[in-house]
Amino acid sequence: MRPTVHDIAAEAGVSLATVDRVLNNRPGVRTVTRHKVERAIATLGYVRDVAAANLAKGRSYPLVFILPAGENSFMRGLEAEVRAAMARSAAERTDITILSVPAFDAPALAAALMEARERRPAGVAVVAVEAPEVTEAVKRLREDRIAVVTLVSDLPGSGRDHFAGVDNIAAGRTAGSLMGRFIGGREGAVAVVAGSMLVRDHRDRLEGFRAVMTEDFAGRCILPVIEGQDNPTLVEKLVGALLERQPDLAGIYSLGAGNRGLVAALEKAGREKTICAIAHELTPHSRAALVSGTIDALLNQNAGHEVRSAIRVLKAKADGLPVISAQERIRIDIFLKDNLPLEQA
Amino acid sequence: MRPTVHDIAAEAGVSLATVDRVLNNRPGVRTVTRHKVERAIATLGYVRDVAAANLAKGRSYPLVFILPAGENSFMRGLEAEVRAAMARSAAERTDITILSVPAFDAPALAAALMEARERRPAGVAVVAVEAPEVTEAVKRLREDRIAVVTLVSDLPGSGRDHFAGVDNIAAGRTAGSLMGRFIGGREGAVAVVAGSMLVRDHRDRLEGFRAVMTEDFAGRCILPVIEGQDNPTLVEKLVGALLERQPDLAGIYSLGAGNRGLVAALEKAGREKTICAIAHELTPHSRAALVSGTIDALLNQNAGHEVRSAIRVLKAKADGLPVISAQERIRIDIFLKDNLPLEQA
DNA sequence: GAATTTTTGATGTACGTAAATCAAAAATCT
DNA sequence: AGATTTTTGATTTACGTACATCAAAAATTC
Repeated sequence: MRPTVHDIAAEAGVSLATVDRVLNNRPGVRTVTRHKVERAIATLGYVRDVAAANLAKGRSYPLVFILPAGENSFMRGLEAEVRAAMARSAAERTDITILSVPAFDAPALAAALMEARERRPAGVAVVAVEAPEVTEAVKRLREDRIAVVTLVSDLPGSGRDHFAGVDNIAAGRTAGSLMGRFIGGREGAVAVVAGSMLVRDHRDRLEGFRAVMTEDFAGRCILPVIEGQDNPTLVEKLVGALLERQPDLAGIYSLGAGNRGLVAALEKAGREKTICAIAHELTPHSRAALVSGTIDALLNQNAGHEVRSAIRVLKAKADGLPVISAQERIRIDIFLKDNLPLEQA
Repeated sequence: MRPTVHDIAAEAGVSLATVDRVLNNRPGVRTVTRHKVERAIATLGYVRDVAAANLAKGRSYPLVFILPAGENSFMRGLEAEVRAAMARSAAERTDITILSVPAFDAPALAAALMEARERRPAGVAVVAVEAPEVTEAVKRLREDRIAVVTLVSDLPGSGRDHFAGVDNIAAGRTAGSLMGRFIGGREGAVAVVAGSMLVRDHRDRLEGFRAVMTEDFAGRCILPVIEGQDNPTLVEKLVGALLERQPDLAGIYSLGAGNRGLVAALEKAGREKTICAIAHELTPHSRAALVSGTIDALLNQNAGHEVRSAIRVLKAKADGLPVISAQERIRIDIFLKDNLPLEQA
């Protein structure tokens, strides 16, 4: 049976009050007494009942999510997942605030991080932009012992507690493997459409994609990257022009967002069945394009899993508890039209 | 702020004792009073604090997992996940028992279900075998209000509460899509290796695979199914013989277990690079074969996710709480060597 | 209206933990 | 050894809920 503070007191030969002082680092305990209690805790394998403690404390976990604004369907889906978590807040004792910043805007993001800091939350989850001022802001939060989780796009070197996102180099490699094999012996170059080289996830995906195409499909020509700023209108224009320049194009890898534009350009040119298109993130638009065959494979990161993971990690950090690693890894989902998950209402 | 039983009492103009009687369906409340309390509950949006209730009740959730014995790596992995959940039982208030039965043995499974019933658990999770006596046993448990979750292989028509597993028809379709595209224009037939047609998951996968090959790759010949009973030694023998009979074989879809045998036969014949092999379940052996290139793609269901899902659902059923559908869907993972998750220690 | 039955309320205890209070005991200082 | 300081223990209250007890109030029956 699970040991309680009463068992610790009996084992150590002290009172409940002393056990409480040791457990909660309150003053007024001699070192020799403290060691006695700590030994009893270790001997009995005592683990605090967090639910009981939270009940006693009336505790909740104030959390801040900092998300990019704009039309990016994936990010809107991510926001919907955060709002769903807000709806569950009474049961989960969370108190979630969303702060929005313009996409790819590092100064605004740094300012939002400082605003979040002023609220003194238990933790902050942020879709990062890799810039010195953002890294500095994250370090400030860490100095204040506010847990920080990067979401979707990481910020190496910032001291953040955890990254809730996929390994984007591996994602790019996966796209490369699928592209190479799906195209098979067919002739033609492959194009790459990115959002912005300012975010780490896009840079990593490109790196992985190029690595595999070079290693395993060395005869295949990779065209220079097109940057569409995750903007469907711009992407449609740029891809449209690409399709005119490249009558023999074999494939397109879209590693960012704005896939509405990609799909529209392919279909407008009547080449949706001849060009192999591999894109990222399952959204209503990309799902429809996968079902219709315009997109051949989608590489996805599960926004719901990422949000739940971020919350779990932030709560665990606030409680000083360990994180279950296996549960917090975000997988790279490969979707064909055959293994699509059920559509969410 | 979250309403409590005190708020219900005030809103309904009754005492705490009456609120408790209504909430817990205890006798001694007039109908008119009951309705007053129920209206107050609805008005205030009261949701029971399960953690507080469990603390008060000293409640735990006794659960029984019924798993097939044998060398099936996936099932051993599933068992490891259940044991990991047992290690977490103090924190999660579960009390988990594992019962083992011989693989594909319906009478033994039905007996194990009746044994589980005698323990009067909160719930039972079972890897099903589709047989009348198993269906009857599940119905008995349901009559006793014991929640039942089928794991990995479903049992339609049994009245079980939930299936924690993938859509196996879709899994077979996915395998068909990958097989067709990976083989591309190359000549040659495709073989299918199954474990047993006695389990629903295998039958469904075959159905899905055949459907896609017929729809999208109609020129491709599918050979008759080889049943290897999930036994690596038998699989190696049967596949070895197949490779001799079929010098131009283009691909093999292994929809069951025993993949050690498949890999060994392919490598022994020196045809691991020319035959496209698609298999199920990520295990140490299949992982190594995917990395080396003998297996071209793995379709996986996450055993950890399934076990955690089963526990969540069984606990929710025991508490009369709703199940979060999105969280309980088990995805069909597609793994190439590029998007393999980190290996678990 | 009196007797009987049912319903209701007030209260207490419990779960494990947090946190505070103050008297008593122990340790330290002079 | 006496004075002072520090440590410890006993106790109370709180969180939200479960569950039991029994007296009082209300409703029903004769």
